[in-house]
Order: sequence, then C-alpha cells, then structure tokens
Amino acid sequence: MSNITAIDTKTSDTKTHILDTTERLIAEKGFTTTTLRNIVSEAGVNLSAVSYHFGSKEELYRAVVRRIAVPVTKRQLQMLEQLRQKTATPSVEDLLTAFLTPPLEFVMGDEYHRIIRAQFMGRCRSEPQPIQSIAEREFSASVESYLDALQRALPNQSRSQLSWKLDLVVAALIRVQTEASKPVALLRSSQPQDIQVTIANLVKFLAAGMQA
Amino acid sequence: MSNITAIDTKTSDTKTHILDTTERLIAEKGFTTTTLRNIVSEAGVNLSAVSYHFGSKEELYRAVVRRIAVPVTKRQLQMLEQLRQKTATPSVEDLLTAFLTPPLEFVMGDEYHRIIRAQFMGRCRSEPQPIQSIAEREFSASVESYLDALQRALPNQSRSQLSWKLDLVVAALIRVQTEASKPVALLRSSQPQDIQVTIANLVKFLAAGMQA
DNA sequence: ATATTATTAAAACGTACGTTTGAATAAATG
DNA sequence: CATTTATTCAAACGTACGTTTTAATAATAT
Repeated sequence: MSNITAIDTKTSDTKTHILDTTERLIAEKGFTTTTLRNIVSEAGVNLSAVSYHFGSKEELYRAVVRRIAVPVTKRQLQMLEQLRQKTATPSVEDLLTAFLTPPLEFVMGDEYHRIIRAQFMGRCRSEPQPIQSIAEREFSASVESYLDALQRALPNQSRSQLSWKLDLVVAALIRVQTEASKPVALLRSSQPQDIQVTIANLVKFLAAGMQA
Repeated sequence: MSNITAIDTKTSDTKTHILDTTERLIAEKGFTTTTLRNIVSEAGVNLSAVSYHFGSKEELYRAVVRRIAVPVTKRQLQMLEQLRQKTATPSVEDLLTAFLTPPLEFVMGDEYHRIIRAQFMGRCRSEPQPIQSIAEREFSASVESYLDALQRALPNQSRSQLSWKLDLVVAALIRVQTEASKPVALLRSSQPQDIQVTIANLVKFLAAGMQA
C-alpha cells in the first residue's frame, strides 16, 4: 500500500481504538464514572494519546458524540426529504418512522457495536449538565424540520403541544436505547428484523399519542 | 419546649439539612458529580456528619431515594385500591392517572421543593449502574400491581407488550420530571393546576399509546 | 455533680483523577 | 542520509475525592 494510506491507517488506529473504547465504556458507566485511565487501559494505548489526539476528556467525548450524531441526523433529514417528494403532507406514522429509523438502525458497525451505540446514545442524553447539552446540540439538527412536518400533518394541534409530544418521542427513543439488550426490553437484539419490529411497535404507540 | 423535642429537633436538623441539600445537588448535577464536600458546605454542617449519620455516600443517597419512593409508591397503591373499590376493571385512563399522580404531585414540600424533587426523581433513574438500580428497586413496588390491572383493562394484549408499554410510561414520567421547569417543558411549574394539566396531557398521550 | 453517651469538629489518610512534561521512537520530508 | 515532524511513552504534576481518626463539645442519664 502507498505511504499515505499507511499513515492514515496507523494514525486513525490509535484514534479509532480510543473512540471505540470510550463509546463502549461511557455506554456502560457514563461520562464521569469512565476515567481516561480506564479507556487507555482497555484500548491498549498510552494515557497521553488522549490529550495528543483529542485535547481533553470533554473534547474526546464530543468526538464520540459527533461520530454518531452527524450521520444519524443527516440520514433523518434525508428520509424526511424522501417522504416530502412522495407526498406534500406525509402521515404521522411515516414521519415517526423516518425519525426513529436512523438512530435505531445504524448502517455501520456489527451486531455488538450497534447495541453499544444505542446504549451510548441513550446514556449521553441522560448525563448531567454541562455534558448533556453537548449531545443535545449535536442531535438537535433534525428536530425543527420534523416539528414543521408534524405541524402540517396535525394542523389542529398547537406548536407547543407538538413540541412536548415530540419530546416524549425522543424520551421513548432514549429509553429503548438505554434499556437495549435487557431481558424485558423492547429492543433486545440488533438483528435487522428485531429492529424493524421495534420501530413498528414504537411508531404504533407514539403515533397514537401524537394524534390523541 | 421539652427536652425530648429539643433532642429530636436538633438531631434531625443536621440529618434533614444533609438530606435536603443532597436531593437538590444530585437533582442538578447527578450522583457522581455531587461531592460530599459540596453537600456539607451548602448544608452548613461538618464533613464527618455524613459518615456519622448515614455511613457512606451511597447510603446517604439511598436515604434520599427512600424518603421519596416510600410515600410515592404507597400512594400509588392506595389510589389503585380506591379505583378497584369503585369498579372491578378500571379504565386505562384512570389507571394511568392513578399511577402518574403521586410522583408528579408531592403532597409534601413547597413549590420550590416540588420541582427539585421531580428533577431528582428523573435524575436518579438515569444514573449509571449500580446507582440506578437503587432507585429502580425502591420505586418498583407498585409496578407489578399496575401491570396486573392494565392486563385486565387490555386483555387482548400480551403481558410482554404491556410490560414495555408501561416502561414507556415510566420513561415519559422520567422525562417530564427531568425537564421540569425548562422553558418548553411539559411541566413548567408545580402550581397544583399546572400539575393537573400536565397529568391530563400525559394520560391522554399515553393512554392512546397503550391501547394502540 | 458526675459519668456516660451522642454529636460536632479539624485534620489527615490513602487513592485516583485529568492534565502536563520531556525524553524516546517512528515516520515523513528534503 | 540527514533532519524535521508526528507519535508514543513513562513519570510526575497538583488537585480533589470518600473515608477515617482523634479530640472537643453538647446533651442525657445516673
């Protein structure tokens, strides 16, 4: 392989190991409880690698969040646009499905990684401030657009009503992600068919609430 | 006043100050981020008072949780029993109202305290393990009974279905509590009338989902 | 009043944290 | 090949944590 490729592979190896391990440990234990020494120990890298590649613990955390939030919100907006091209005012069910599918169905990563990611996403939105606001901001890109679309689908409800209802949708999403893989959880595995069933169940529950 | 009263008042003064301050700080910052030195500093007591009266940080935390969870779950079961005496199979709406009212409508405490408590309850159920399971256990006393009652109200749905649906109810409750007093939150104040409106809105949303 | 117990107080304990430093090594560039 | 840059490494930095200790004080009981 070429030199340039070699460089990039080597460089991202350490960075990627750190990102992956951080994601997994914070998914399990949360931001504060997870220490940099935990991370570098399990990632098999030196402690200084964190400050060298990311600057600080908080910036490392932000990098993990962004690695997920950027493609997820992008995909949410893509799917919303696809719905709009089919029909001017998509149904509540279609909108909720388009909103919930990207965060629950990561294209990247294997079975194991997907559950980790789901738990991390749930966890990072339950952190105390000011950590929570980091994830909040990164994931908020798609919310306003969906709120607009929901307003068109449910013109009889006030904006503030739709606002807290969509907030309950997010809460349900977070719960499902946090509890993922627990014995009685709604999302037990990340087999594609299980995820589809989970989304369908969630949409049915939440669409009824939205319209109520 | 008598000696005995003086003793009790004095004794519980320190303990109560610690409990109150712990509740408030953990509501704001979470368990790990809140230090014992934060607590005793704001409570105006000596650091050793914590180990003397409670033993450890975790046992102090458990005491705060229990002070809320015991009366709340007790009231939840009371209200369920009252419903049962009126009719054999109460409606989903009535059941959800009875389930949500006690945690959202603390009889004790003033306006300020009520918001703190709501946020604490939301926060303590979003903690990483093993802290989360402390609150989980203390609040779980009423869940099985409500699950039984919901099963009778919705005989066509499977037990596991009702189980994750009730879990989404709890998730919504936690979200409403955590976000309490935020600008766009569903629960903005703890004025009795606001709480009643909040409960009515929540029940309408969630009952539709339960029946879907 | 005296003895006993309960509570408060100040200080130190050992440990672990996030971050920084400066040298050693690897890689890229000229 | 020489040299500059990028990365890794071991060690230490200062700080803050939960907990323990030992003594002083307040409250109760004898």
